[in-house]
Amino acid sequence: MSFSNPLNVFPQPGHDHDLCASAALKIAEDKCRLRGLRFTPLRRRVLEIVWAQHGPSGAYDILGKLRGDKQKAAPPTVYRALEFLVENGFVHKIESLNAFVGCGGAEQSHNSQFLICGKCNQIGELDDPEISALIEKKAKNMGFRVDQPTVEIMGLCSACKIESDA
Amino acid sequence: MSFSNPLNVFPQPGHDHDLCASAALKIAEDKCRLRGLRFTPLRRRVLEIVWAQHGPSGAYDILGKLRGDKQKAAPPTVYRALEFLVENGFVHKIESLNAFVGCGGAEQSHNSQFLICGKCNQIGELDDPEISALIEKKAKNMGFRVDQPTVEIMGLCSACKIESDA
DNA sequence: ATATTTATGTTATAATATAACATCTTATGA
DNA sequence: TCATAAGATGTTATATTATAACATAAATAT
Repeated sequence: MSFSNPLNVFPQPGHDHDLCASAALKIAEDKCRLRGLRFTPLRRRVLEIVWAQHGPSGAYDILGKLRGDKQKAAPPTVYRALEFLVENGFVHKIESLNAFVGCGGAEQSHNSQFLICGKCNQIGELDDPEISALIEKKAKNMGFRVDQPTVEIMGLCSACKIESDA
Repeated sequence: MSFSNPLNVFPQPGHDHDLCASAALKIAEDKCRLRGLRFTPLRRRVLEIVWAQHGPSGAYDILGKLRGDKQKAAPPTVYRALEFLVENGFVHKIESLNAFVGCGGAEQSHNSQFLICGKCNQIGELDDPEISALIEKKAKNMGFRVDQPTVEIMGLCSACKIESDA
């Protein structure tokens, strides 16, 4: 159940982030085994880097970190790993930021709406089926068949709102 | 009223496109005069180029066309004109395509959801307040204040669906 | 008329992403 | 088990998208 997963909501300040990351890694590992996909050290490492924060990681940030490991790396190294991770639902691309974020639910296919806080730079996932359904319905009214809705909501998260009022 | 504006829906094959473009130009001109903004020849020309199609225009496509006019142009020329046009609601940026499209309603601020046909490459605008309201509500439930929702829906438009069934 | 603001020109470069081909590793079947 | 094929990664080069910084020109305001 995805709602029982704490990764699926807006990350709260002071939450145990190591838990988010290790849970996401474990999920990816299990799903890859289950699906016969190769969760190579490189792919694992890129996922780890992405999960080092709840914010967006640019491909070249990730590249920098890989090089910090003294791994050899060039842009295609990163983009190919990201391609694998996105295809398999472990990472999402945030189109409006040209950046990547770990997928909280790590489901192959689900309704993803992203809440992007412009202040703390963290990203939460709504994963709300009602929004998806409404979009689907309205598009259908126009005779349009939805393949993939992208919903990215810029704004201010709860913690940052409180902080900016103080 | 925006619904009375034919530009606001998915462009139908065979519609009078010159009308879309000239209407959009006229609206922009009027609004600029009204608001005391300078609708310079460059800005007008960029808007014209964007409105030459209902599909996305990349900044460098636009640049190419400006140069075709034998106008002097470099990337900042285009990006600055686009910045003006986007700020004032005459053009939208499609984040998932890194490209730009004319705004059908040309309202300063409205609810924009884009329908992007992956086959004919055309883009329609839903401009549906119910979608906006639902997103707003769901975000609010998470304590999140929405500043700017981005909704870009990839899929297949009605005309292309029919064609692909045939 | 002059000062100020706004817009555009110009050069350079940053940031994001992919093509194409070489090499290495892992899985598979003979 | 070895050959082969498929898949993953390395490597070089380059394409695409976007902005910084400063110079000049045009419009507006004083």
